[in-house]
Amino acid sequence: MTASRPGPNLNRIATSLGVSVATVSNALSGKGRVSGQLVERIREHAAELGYVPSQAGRALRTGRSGVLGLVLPDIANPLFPKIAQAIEFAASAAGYGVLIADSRGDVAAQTEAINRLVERGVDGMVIIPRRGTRISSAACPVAIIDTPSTPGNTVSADHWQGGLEIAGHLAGLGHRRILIIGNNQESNVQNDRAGGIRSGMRPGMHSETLWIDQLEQENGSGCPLGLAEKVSQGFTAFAALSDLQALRALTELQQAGINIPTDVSVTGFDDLIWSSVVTPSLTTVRMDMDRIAEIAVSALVDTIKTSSIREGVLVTAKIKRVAMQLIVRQSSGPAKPPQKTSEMENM
Amino acid sequence: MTASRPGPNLNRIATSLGVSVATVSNALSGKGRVSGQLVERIREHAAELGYVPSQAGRALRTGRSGVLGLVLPDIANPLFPKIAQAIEFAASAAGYGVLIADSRGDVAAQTEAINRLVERGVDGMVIIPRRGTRISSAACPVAIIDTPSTPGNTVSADHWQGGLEIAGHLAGLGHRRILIIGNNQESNVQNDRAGGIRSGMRPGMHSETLWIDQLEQENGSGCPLGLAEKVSQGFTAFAALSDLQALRALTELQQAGINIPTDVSVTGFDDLIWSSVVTPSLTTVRMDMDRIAEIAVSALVDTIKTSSIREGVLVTAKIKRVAMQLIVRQSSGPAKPPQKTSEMENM
DNA sequence: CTGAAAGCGCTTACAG
DNA sequence: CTGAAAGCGCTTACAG
Repeated sequence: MTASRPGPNLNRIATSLGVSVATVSNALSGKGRVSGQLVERIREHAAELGYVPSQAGRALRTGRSGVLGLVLPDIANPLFPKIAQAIEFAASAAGYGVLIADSRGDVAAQTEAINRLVERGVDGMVIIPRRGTRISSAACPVAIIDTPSTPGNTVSADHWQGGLEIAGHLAGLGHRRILIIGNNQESNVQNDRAGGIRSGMRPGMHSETLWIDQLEQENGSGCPLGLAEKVSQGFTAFAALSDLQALRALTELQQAGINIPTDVSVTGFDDLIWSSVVTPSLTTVRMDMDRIAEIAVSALVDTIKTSSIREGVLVTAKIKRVAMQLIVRQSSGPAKPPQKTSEMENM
Repeated sequence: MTASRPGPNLNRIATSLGVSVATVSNALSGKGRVSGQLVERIREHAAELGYVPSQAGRALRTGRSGVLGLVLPDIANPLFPKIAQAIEFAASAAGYGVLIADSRGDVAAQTEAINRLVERGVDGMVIIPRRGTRISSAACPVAIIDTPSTPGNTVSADHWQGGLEIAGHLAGLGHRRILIIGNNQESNVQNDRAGGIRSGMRPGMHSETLWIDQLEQENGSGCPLGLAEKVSQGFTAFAALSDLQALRALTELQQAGINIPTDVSVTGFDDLIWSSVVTPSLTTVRMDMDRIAEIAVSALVDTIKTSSIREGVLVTAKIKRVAMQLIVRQSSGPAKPPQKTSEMENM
């Protein structure tokens, strides 16, 4: 015997109404030409019976599962909730479910995660690649969200422009010496953000970049960043490339007795939950994940619906970069403009 | 015509090898009695062709999709990554995929999210209920992760015991006046944590509870918590019921010039990413989400495999509470033991 | 406007 | 040990 589902199926509705399954199917989907009256009767009866169409049956017949995969470099990444929520929302609006797959750990796990999704029959997937990874293709359409400078990127926040926003903000407050704080030198996203900051600086401004990954390799993980010393060197603004690093900087500075924002400013990236909760709250730059997700998903869905045969293509979207929005929460300039330091530097 | 998938199917393998599909199926699944030789040949050929079984075909035939649903109260919750990762890992190990559904916003959305998963044909689901919600049943087996005091809870961290750990830790350091900081008075989880702290206090200790939701209702969201005043009232320990609130407390205290951990201690709950990143890092209590997920998923899978007909039952597990583990990162007692205050209090 | 029929890919009870 | 056949629930091209 074959296993049967609990609920009613098309056949039950059909026989109970004395019509054919084809007609019921057509009536419910609104595709075939069925008389308005019958449509009405069928829909009513289906609702009454609590009919839930079988995805399996539909998938087998149409060759499409109605499910998208979401591959993340590391689910534990604090940015993940926003991304997942946005993708789920966009997919759901387009009538798709979202299957998650974490590429926990290494690059091999990413490939494995992708394969797992293919085995589950996803119609396409959204991949946020691991750092340094380059997705060539899978067995289905793929949308990539990373950064505009990543080859093959489908859509993403314009991280470079986000950096420009930060630089502009700090410049406007009168800061001249900026310490950029990143935690991964390999990250395309972080490099774009840093590049944006650097190129957005006005004449006379100076920046230095502190890569935490490098520092920790030398001094052990969790080591102090030595920011108090940087303050004494005349840095008045600390521009972290992610809110998490901003938080690290903020608390280290506070602990050293340096007042924020009176003495120095701290900015972040991403507008994560805690940015607004800490004292003082963080100036940061927000990506419009809903927009990004919407673009990625609709590009994906377009490809899925268009291509008759499921192929492994990298999907492209018309809009590839979505502007980041500056959220100003700290707005003090440097307390004692580091004039002397600057002058010395110019000598 | 019916749509066909890109890859090879059982039929192709069968004809290409001159055997029947039944034999191929049996060989690949290892179920029927097929000669070792043939099994070998068939598996080899299948691998060569890059055969990927059709979930749709299998699901239609067996009545099981091999997919579990995960319903979250709010994906944007910072705890979500850990949960999702753990569930995905456990499900994946058990051979299941995970479909996510966010019950964004209100309670109605939760019901809708559940229905959406049912429509997608999940075999069962893990629900982390919204505060104050009570899941009665869905159209499939359901495992609930909340807190042991929630009726119907399948498995969860032992939040009460976590509170005991915190109280014991603070008592050991010599703290006598503890301010418990929560952000949601309705939350079962937070109430259990607070209850644990209170009941774990030694004689002579005193606690007060600050509910941020209540405070913000009066003074507007994002208002200061007035912790400096609490310090002057003799409180030396601030036990937040979540790491986010701990972070809020930590930075507010630092901003007020109060040194942590020299002057006062701050503890959290959950060991979220930032607990170890801030200065000073937070003492907190960690749930073993991997263990919890493993228990929830295996209870769910057991029910799915046992019940021949898919019913809407709340799944139960043998182990309902998983111990929380104290992570000590701050270990100073109160600088000036609030002796006088205590004495006054006893008068 | 409605229905009969084929077939998507799989598994399983049964016959040989 | 192997194969023929049925059937899970659906959709679609075709016939009426």
